[in-house]
Amino acid sequence: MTSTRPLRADAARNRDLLLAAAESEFAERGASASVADIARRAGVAKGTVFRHFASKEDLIASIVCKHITALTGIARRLSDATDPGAALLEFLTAAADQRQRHDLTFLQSASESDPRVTQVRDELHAALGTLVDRAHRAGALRSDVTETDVFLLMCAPVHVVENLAAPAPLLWQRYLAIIFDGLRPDGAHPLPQPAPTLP
Amino acid sequence: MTSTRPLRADAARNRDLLLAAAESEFAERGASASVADIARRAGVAKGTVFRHFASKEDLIASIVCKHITALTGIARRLSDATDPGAALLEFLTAAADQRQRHDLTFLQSASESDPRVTQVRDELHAALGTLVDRAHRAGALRSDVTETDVFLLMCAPVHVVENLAAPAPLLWQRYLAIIFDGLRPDGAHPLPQPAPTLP
Amino acid sequence: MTSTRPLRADAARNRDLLLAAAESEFAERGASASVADIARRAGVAKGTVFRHFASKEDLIASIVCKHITALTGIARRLSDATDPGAALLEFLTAAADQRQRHDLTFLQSASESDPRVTQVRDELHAALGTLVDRAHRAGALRSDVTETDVFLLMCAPVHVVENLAAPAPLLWQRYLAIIFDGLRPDGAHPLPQPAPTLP
Amino acid sequence: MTSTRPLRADAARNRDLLLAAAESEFAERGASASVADIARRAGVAKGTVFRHFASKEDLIASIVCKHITALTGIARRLSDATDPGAALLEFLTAAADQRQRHDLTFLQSASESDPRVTQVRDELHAALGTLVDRAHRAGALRSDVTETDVFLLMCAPVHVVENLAAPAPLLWQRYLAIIFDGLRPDGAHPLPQPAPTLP
DNA sequence: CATGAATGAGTCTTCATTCAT
DNA sequence: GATGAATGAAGACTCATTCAT
Repeated sequence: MTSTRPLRADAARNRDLLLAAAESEFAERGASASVADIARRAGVAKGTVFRHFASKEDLIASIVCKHITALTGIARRLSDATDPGAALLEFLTAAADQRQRHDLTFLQSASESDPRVTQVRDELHAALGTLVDRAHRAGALRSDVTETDVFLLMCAPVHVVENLAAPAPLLWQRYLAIIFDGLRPDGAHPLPQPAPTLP
Repeated sequence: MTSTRPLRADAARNRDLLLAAAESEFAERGASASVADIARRAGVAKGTVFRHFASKEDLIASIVCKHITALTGIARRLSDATDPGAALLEFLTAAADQRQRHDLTFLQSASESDPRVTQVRDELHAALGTLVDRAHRAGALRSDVTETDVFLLMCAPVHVVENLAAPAPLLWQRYLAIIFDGLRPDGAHPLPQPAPTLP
Repeated sequence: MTSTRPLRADAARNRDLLLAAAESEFAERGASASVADIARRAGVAKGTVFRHFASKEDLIASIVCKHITALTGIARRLSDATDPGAALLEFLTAAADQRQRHDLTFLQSASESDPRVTQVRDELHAALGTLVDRAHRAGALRSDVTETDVFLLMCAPVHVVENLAAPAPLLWQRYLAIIFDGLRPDGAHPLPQPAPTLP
Repeated sequence: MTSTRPLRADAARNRDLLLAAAESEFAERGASASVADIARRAGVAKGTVFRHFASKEDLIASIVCKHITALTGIARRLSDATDPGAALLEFLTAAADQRQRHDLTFLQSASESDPRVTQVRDELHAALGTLVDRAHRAGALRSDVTETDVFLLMCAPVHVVENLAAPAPLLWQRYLAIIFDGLRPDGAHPLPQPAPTLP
């Protein structure tokens, strides 16, 4: 299903319905949402899920790809903003906002090994690298912090909030602000461990 | 199983074996680790799991309780340290360290409704409240963050690191340092959302 | 499964195989017959049982419904017979005969709470009521006996016989004759307790 | 456990506690009442059950024996009553009453193969035979019914009533009266099947 | 292409029974 | 004798996946 063969119109529509249904179902029920429920929500038969996605894992990977790709688009659009510091904050805000609307963290690990995911992830790393570089040069980011650091911290604000039963919808902004303060150059204390490098 | 009935020596040993095995298994496979695998790892029969824990949920709750209680102990021990700021950092370090060794976040939601968990969690809130108060009075903490903020941020450093396939064992210290910098009074920017209150 | 969705030919066949297998299995082993055994006897996989019946209870209720409905049909067919007394005896004979071939009494209690069962049971009460009324008017039934009495006594002849290890196939007719003699007007002694009323 | 070795006082007491507890538990929960519940109700440990009874089946057989033996006692006591017809009715009343208080029918089949049960059952047959003979000679019983007929019909009145959700406590007397009317000589119609003989 | 019936491995849980304490 | 911890074979039920229609 990785191939780029053109789909018949109705098939393409079913694929989109399924992706949307799966997203909602995963967001509500976690990774253990059942294929049957997803199919029902999409209004198609169970068999159709497997015509479009080789396995449940594949479906998950597709969703994750879609979201990562969206983030990459945002990062690229911000790569020539006039205020690089504000641009980075805006990216992190957009990332958290997207994650807030569809809780999909847990899905990442599930699809870690999928080559499509690694590919789009690398693209996101590249795009985010540009933002981070520019922020560094503008002095908006503490110098001992790398693109990977920012990448890893990206999902933290929403994660923090998820430990609450009924968090205010925008509460994550509070924790993004705190973490972003920790990323600023002023008042930065030396970091105890070296930055990680990607494999 | 909260009752204070004294356990026979061999039974107590099995209970501990089970808790340890369950911890490892949950850490490796997530909350969907099977009771059968846990039993095998502990070297006992499946039925023995249910002799010690009324259900899988009960087992999870027991583990979570154990860990929360340990944290409460740490917080209490630090409540009269001479340097309140250092004490708070030490607590967060200990918390992250514990969580790093047994990834159990996901279990929290699973046992949210268990009264034993809510009880020990409240106790942790109280103990952490003392640490935060003292840090505030010592000027070691920005004035606009609350105990609940610190509580929620507690697990973030390890969570951040979990998105990496093979993180360096102490890498979380790096993100704890960044987040803690964000909690310091110097260079703090105003927070966009009010602090959450617990139910 | 009461819905009127048309079943695919093979599915309908499996459903019937399952009902038949379940009937036999329950008759032989009682209500504790296992779903696995039923599936094996029907020549299908365990999962198929649950595709057709939401639960074991649902399966039981379906069987009970089927049998009660068959009885209702018999009662209705007899409701305009020329000899009301003979018609009632014929109904009781048919009822005992059916029950003899599939011992399902014990299942009744198991499915008491199912609304489908209560519904068809009410219909049977109504149909039997007609038979009893006509028998009363024809003087073929002692006057102090009600429809509910007849309903309750319906299964007694077969039950009586079940205490025997290897009863003659038609032995129940002997006890139906005795009980029916007890229901006749001649030689009737007054009854010590009032007739029960249905809820 | 069939042996007649004298038990230590406390052991004998435990045995009685267990029998009583088992009776209640079976009456409430049916044959699937668990050994654990029975032990708890008796206030002893699970292991003790198996010290007194070789198996759950053996426990059931013991209860059934106890009840059958009690009935035999009643039958013997009535064997020289002045009115043989009244004596037979009284026996059937006592039998139904006992069965009403402890629903144990289902247990019979469970213990059919136990030699102790067959033995006491034979004794009951003998004692009941005397009552039936005398009733025949007194002209209180239709001539075409045998001791085995009466034996088999013995439990019917209570069984009939069990199909009701909440029967009046003495409702079974109504059906015993009807059945007994069927056993009287007056108005008896010929029986369609020969009387069964015991193996 | 889409359907949904069938599969069967796998899940949690229960329980009669055994045996070391 | 009594205890209760341990066992392991079932049991009901779920679900990703396959395939005939």
